[in-house]
Parts: sequence; structure tokens; C-alpha cells
Amino acid sequence: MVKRTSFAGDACPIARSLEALGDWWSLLIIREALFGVRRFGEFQHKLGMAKNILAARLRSLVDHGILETAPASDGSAYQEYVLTPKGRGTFPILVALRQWSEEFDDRPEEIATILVDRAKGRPVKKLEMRAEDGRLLSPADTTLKPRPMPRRKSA
Amino acid sequence: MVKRTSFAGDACPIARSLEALGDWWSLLIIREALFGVRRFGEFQHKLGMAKNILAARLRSLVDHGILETAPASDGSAYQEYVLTPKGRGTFPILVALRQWSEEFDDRPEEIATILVDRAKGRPVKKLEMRAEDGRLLSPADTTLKPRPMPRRKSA
DNA sequence: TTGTGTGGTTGCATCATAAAACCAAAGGGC
DNA sequence: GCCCTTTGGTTTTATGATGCAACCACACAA
Repeated sequence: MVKRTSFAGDACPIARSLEALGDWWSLLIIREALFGVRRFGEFQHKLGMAKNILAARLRSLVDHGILETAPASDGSAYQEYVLTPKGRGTFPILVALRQWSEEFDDRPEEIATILVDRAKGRPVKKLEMRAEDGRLLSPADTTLKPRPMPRRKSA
Repeated sequence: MVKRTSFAGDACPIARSLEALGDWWSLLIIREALFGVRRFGEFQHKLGMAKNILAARLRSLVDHGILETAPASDGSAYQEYVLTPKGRGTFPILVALRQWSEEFDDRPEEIATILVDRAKGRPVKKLEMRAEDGRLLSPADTTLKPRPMPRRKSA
């Protein structure tokens, strides 16, 4: 097959995430959904994307359990797309992408918005990686270990 | 043009990040690079991707300032691809993707590796978003503000 | 009944991707 | 020197994905 390679069977969790989120539109759709967008037309208008692609992406996100369709909500007989907990769980990914752009973008002056703490109106801190005991970790302080085998199912 | 939409001029920092990293392979190439992979053939072998695509992606990552080519390093006359600081700055993105998969994947038993604190061998904590003063923030505790105008350049 | 808005699907042209063939330079054996 | 292999790509060609526009279906209103 020549089709776009699938990472579904890959053992790397990063590849597995990309299988669901790794195309050009999915994360932007989720971004809008996190802002409260729920309706097909609203996604289409805000993102300026083709309707067939939007329909395909929404279907894919629903299939992956990131969005689910809700029957109505404002009276009209149409359906809406709302984030599942899994979908809301992508928030750190979006924050990480945003912060990377804020830190390294070649034209930071073109960035329109900053993410702030609602209570104080001050920018949020950079995401930081910490050990279980709270020590701050750099990439070099980490390593990969094979996942422990599950206890229950086999010898 | 029908070509794949570019987010380069978009004002959203997430879209701007995706412009550089948002295709199927770039983040996986960066993942390998973070593990120390430097050579064309090694990327190609580990990722199992077509060589033309790899060449195109490496070029794109170099153009975006994420990788740079180094003349040699092990004696042979070939070039290597090493991460720039901007490239190493994607680490939180990869960690966020990994943790999302670890938390929400439908078949977590297929995930082969876990990211651990090298010193203790224990899993790293989930990335958390904090305010400047250290308060833990949930998505609902944040909001977007327009970026302040730059001081220097204009009235 | 005819409009109008929302929420899609279908057709077609074009682009990107993937696999494999091909190419070129650098060593290595002899 | 000569052939052969390894490394690092480019070219070729087929197919899947994308983007635009046109079309369709349903609900509701006049």
C-alpha cells in the first residue's frame, strides 16, 4: 500500500498520539473545541477549511474518542461536537505547542495572543517536567524504560 | 492553489508550530534525534520511512532551524543532522504527546516504553501548568489575551 | 410552495506521499 | 589500478489526501 503510513500499531506512545492528532487540522479543531466551538458551521467558519475535510476530520476525531456528538443543546435539530475527557486531555499538548512557538518563533511579533492565568492576567509558566518527588527534570535527566509487563493476564 | 494549506502567516502560535512540526514524520524524526540519532541512514532504518520523504523532511527541519547539518564527527566525510536549541525545545511537546497516549490510549498494553526519571527510575510526573506564583492551573483557569504591542519599534 | 440557512456529500483537479529504481561519492579488498 | 559494497541521497511513477465548488437533504419560515 502506498497510503499514508499508519502508526496505529507502533509501540511508541508518541507515534500513537500522532496517529490520532498528527494531521494538519485535528489539533486546530480541538483548539477551537476547547474554546467552546461545537457546531459544524462554526468550526468551518473559524478555521476556513473545506467542508469535506472538516467532516472527515470530525468523523475521525469521533472515532478516536476525542469528540462525541451530542444531539442538540440550543433547540435546533442539529448535532454538536463536544470534547470527551480524552479530548480535553490534549490541553497540555496545545500548551506545549503554543509555548514552543512563543519561545522560538522567528517572527514572534506576529503572534496575536498569549495564554494567561485568568485570575491574575499574567502569562502562565512554562510547562516543566518534574520527578515524582518534585525535582525539576531536564531532558537529560530522563530515560526510557521498557513498560513493565501486565500482572494479570499471562505467565 | 490547492496545495496543502500553510499556517505560516497565521497569528495563532499553535498553528505556527504545526507549520513546522505538524506533519506525520517531523516529530518522530525529532524524537530520534533527541535519542542521539544523527545520520541519514540511521533515521531511515529506525523510522522505516521512504528515503525521499526523509530527505525532504530533514531539509524542511533544517530550513525551520530545528536541525542543522554538521560536517562530520566520526571521521567519515558525510554530514550529520543535529538538533539546534530550537529543536531541543520541542521536548515538552513530545512529553505531552507521550503522556496523553499513556493516559488515554485504548490499548495501553501496546505501549512499549515509559519515560522515567534517570536518577530514581520512577515515571516522571504529568506535565502541569502553573501560574507565575506557582498555583496549579486547569484549562478553565486560563484565558487568552491579545499580545502586548512591542515597545521599541513604533509609536 | 418556494425560499433560506445549516450540515453535510460528491466530483474533479492538484498536491503530497510512498515504494522502488537509479545515481554518485567514498572506502575496502586485492 | 579495478571491482564491490556502503552511505546518502534523487528520480520516477502510482496512489492517496487535500481543496474548491457544486450539489443534496433536511428543518423551518413565509
